[in-house]
Amino acid sequence: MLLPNFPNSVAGIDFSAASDTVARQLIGMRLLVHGVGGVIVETEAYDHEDPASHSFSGPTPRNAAMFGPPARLYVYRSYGIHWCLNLVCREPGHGAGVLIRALAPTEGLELMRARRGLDNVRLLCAGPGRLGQALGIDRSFNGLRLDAPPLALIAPGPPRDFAVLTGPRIGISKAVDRPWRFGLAGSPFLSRPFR
DNA sequence: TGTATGATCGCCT
DNA sequence: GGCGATCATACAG
Repeated sequence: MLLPNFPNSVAGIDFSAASDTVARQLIGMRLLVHGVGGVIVETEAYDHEDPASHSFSGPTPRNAAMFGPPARLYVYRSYGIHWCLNLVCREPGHGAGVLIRALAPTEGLELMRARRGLDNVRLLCAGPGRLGQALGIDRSFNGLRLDAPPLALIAPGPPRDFAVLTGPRIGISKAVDRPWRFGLAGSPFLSRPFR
């Protein structure tokens, strides 16, 4: 293509940018794993200077992918049970990422229903743990590139005339007032409403 | 409609 | 030994 294609850019998003910038830009993009997924409707930004972030206290074996190259996955186990999916931002060594919190399911509905053991489409991917289960995410996805199979990030065709909501992040106890949660206005597939 | 609790893993104190 | 970037279920009101 004629437009410049930076190594850190996928589907027009520059993942070397700040995580809150990337988190906002990801709303409305389509995310697929092995062709299964949907439109991103909710994200949260995290950064190494952010007490709520896994990267705040420096690299550990678990969070190593957050300190790796951008535009890759950081997958972690939440509460010993759920697999949660992040997209790494900034330059290697920085420790920033975007948690994908909810999708509007569009592709592979039957497979996601089977994985979730659930018929209710509204709840298939409404939350980071639910989304991970619906997409079949596990530890083996940690560090994978976002721009190559089995992953795909696809920009919506213009016009992008939807509104993006902002609010405090969910489920954290530190830096609770940082408005780093982003959501697609009016979407019924959010993990929780914005106030 | 809200509040409590169990499941269960990795890291920190 | 405690505490999460969670969720499903069980109860009370």
